[in-house]
Amino acid sequence: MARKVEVLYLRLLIETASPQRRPFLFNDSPIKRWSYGYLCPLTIRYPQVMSLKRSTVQQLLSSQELDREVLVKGWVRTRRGNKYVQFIAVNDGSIIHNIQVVADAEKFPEEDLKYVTTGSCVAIRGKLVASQGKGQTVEIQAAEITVLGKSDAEAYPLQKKATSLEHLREIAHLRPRTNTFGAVLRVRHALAFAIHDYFNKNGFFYVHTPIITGSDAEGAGQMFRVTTLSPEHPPRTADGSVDFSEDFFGKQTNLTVSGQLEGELAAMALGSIYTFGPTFRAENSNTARHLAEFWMIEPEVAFNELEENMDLAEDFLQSLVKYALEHCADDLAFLNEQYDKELLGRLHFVVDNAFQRLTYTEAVEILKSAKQKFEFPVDWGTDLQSEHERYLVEKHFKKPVILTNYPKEIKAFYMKLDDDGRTVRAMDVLFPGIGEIIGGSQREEDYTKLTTRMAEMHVPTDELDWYLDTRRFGTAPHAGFGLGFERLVLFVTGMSNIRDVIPFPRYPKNAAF
RNA sequence: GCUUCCUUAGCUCAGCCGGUUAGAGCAUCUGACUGUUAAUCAGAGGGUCCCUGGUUCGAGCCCAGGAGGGAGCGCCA
Repeated sequence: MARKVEVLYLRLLIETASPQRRPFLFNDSPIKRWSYGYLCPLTIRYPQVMSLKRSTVQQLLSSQELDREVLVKGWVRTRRGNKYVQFIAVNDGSIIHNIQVVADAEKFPEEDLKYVTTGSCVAIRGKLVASQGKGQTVEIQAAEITVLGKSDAEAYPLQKKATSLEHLREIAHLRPRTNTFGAVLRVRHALAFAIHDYFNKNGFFYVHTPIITGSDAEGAGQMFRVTTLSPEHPPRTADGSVDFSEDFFGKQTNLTVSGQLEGELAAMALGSIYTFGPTFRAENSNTARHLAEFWMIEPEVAFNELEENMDLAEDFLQSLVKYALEHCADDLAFLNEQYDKELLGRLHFVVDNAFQRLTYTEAVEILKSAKQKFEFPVDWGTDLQSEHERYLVEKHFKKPVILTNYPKEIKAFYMKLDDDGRTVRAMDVLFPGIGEIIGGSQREEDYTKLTTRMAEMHVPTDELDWYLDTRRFGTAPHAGFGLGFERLVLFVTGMSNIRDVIPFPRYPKNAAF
């Protein structure tokens, strides 16, 4: 009852106040503490605002239609001016640029404008006009300014000036409001969309492989356990070990480290498939290139052999970079200017030049005869170190490299054995600054050879009998690869830490937000 | 997990060889300015020098332990 009376009183106040005064009465009222259910009917009191459809900043900045009434809503980046004229830069995330709102300060007294501060959220109705000042072509002459959400300028953590990426990581809930993260997140979206677009246009089917897996034989690293058992008092078997038959799935389960094995099953029926989903690795990796939770794209194609797998990887990567260059020009220009002056040049180079293909054995020869001294020696049979990969990509070839035919000992059990019996049909795509962006292979389709490799590498065959069935019934050559999505975003944005290209990074000792 | 560097105002960072009351720019507040572009100009307020202990007449600075963060390496995508 008391609330109802208060609402009626406020309506009366608002309706009898001058038009400029209304929004501020509204914002100062105790009603702001109440639910949106109460806020909505009150905002209907502004018929001009409601009858006007909101335009995005992106739409307004590219508009040719001037001298018309528009409504824009967004967050204030800066406000400046004097007692006669005020300039408010508003950003709504639709584009990296702000729209400049010009307010006649005599119409909007300082007392009313004081809540229009950096970080506050505003709705502005006004006329879209050609700008009188330099720096922008259009601007809005404000007729009405409504503060939708105040922001205490003293407490707001984002400043007009540069804030370090490390500090932004600690306030990851607010960093999308910065130019940098706005740009990164828009590029990230564009790349995700481009991936689906590429596969769809090329006859691939999107397959959803499970996030929770019952097999711990995927062979791609430490896994996170999924359980509903009590951590303090789990049920025990007679010999004292934890009784997982009592667990939710009746067995031990984990978060997936790869969708590949299930992807292969689908490829052996649908022909060309891809997965694009979250992947989890419980490795204690503390680097700028690793996350505990990341997104991976894994295409798998029946009848493809190693050569065709490489063709697909190269065309795929070039198409994605090209898409970003075409669709994210403003964001990439900003990142190029702000962080990495060679970014755009590098992206164009990747699109325009064929990747260098060579075997592991050839790479070892090049590294052995290299004049540069390495911290770790190069030896046939050992895996290449980061410094070796970087030498090949950045110094020797100066272009993306695809390394193939690695020694079988350093690669996974499912990779197809070469005729010499020493190497497998693996391929790693190495990118400048990133290292391994893609890892893949032609798969071993021969049942006997596959089970022999599994025995040698102590991979339990009974747990993977479903996987082996593809080799038992109508087996076929097939190949695929995994692309780390964040590593792609890292490359395209020119950021240097993978924690800065995912909204809420997960890494050892950190699961905030 | 290993190596190494860092932690000083809300933010970015100075702070000499261990020596008086710890500084600057931005932000905030007050004032000035009729078209600004990270506006500008003048003034004011703002500090657990990451924490704990030690050395010293005296510690932001030296030593030990801890916490948080960065970079490099390993594992990988």
